Amino acid sequence: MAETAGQRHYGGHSTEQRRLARRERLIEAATRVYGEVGYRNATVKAVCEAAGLTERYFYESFANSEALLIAAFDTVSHRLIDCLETIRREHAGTADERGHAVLRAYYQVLKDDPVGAQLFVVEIARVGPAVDEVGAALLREFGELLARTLAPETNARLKSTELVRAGAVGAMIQIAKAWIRSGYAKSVDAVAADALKICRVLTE
Amino acid sequence: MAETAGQRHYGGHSTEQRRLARRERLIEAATRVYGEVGYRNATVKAVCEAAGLTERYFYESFANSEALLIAAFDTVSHRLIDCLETIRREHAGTADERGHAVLRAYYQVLKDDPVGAQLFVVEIARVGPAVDEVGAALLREFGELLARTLAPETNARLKSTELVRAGAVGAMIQIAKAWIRSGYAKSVDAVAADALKICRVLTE
DNA sequence: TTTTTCTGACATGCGCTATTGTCAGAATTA
DNA sequence: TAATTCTGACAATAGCGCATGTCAGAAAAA
Repeated sequence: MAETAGQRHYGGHSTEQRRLARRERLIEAATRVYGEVGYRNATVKAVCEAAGLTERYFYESFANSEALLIAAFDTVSHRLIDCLETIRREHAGTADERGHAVLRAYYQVLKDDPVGAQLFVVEIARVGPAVDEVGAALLREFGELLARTLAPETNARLKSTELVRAGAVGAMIQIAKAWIRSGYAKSVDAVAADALKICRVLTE
Repeated sequence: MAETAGQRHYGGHSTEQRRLARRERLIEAATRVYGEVGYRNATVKAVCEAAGLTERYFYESFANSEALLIAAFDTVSHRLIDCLETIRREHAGTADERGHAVLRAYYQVLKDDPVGAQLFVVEIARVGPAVDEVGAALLREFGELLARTLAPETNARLKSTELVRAGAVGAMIQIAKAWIRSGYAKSVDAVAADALKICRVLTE
């Protein structure tokens, strides 16, 4: 509606720049709040307070609570996937060693950022259709990454291993959940080794 | 409060018998409704209507919605576990064959009862602390069953494979989810074979 | 300084469902 | 038939958070 306006600069930033900055703050706060108290228990109000903003700015950038959850999840998960992808690409050893390195990095990130881990391992699940879709897409990406890592020269009949790949990813997540619940009892290396045992099924 | 009363028989059944019968009807209806439209979208009212009862009888037997979900889940899941346990116990072949038989039965049940499958594979997850507890307990039971099936003479250091077992169960569930989402595309045998590939990690 | 735009605090309405309560009438017993 | 208990339909209340609206004052521009 009221466009053509808003070319005034505040603090040296344009309207759009300010809006994007607020958006970022909301995403950052949401990651924290959702990870800490759980998406279900987090109110829009609480996220806004954590961001030091009021609801007005929430609806300025997001249609609803789920949209913010998706944005936060996207941010966190793409950062993770990119990191793992880099490790995979640049690793020089055998497929098995490469697998261990990638899994090690995965669980290391979960341990280093428990709040983010809670968000994208636990909180993302079963929120609603739109969110589930995003979560499912990440699982697929993760599965493909694992397959590329452990079986780079995969032949044509990938189709036959689709369920196996889904299963392997499910195992990674479940292991993460159990590990998190245990308070990160075992070492990252040990967890990665356990996970790798299961992932080796992808090389068959 | 008002006890000592209620000894009158209606339809040849005592007060308690009638109450239990209504309870059963509610559980049966809940399984159906929760599996069909999802626990989140199901109202107490809808379950009661499906059972042919009114809300009054809901609160007669259950404290709240979650209590009914737990009861329904318990009913369905114990039936399943008992079935699998029987197959495991009575199977005469090798560990690998036995594993295939058990997994086959598992996925066959999911296929034969899609509504129940939706309930205890999908709907049970992330409802609330109490429900999560029940779900986690089932996963543990399932994991132990799988371990017993594939590695009956397990030695002392089970501890070291705890995460692996959790992973295997996670894989079974994820495979089930993907298979359900695909509209049960592959045959039960093929799915069981895929699942078994992962479960063989339990024999190491 | 005056005008315009942006900002933060607050309040209100709205929709939704769980849960409790009421009451007339049906089923059963005496 | 009369008295008692059970049953089903419906009403009323309560609680909760999202989403939107209002308004005075701050910050920038002219």
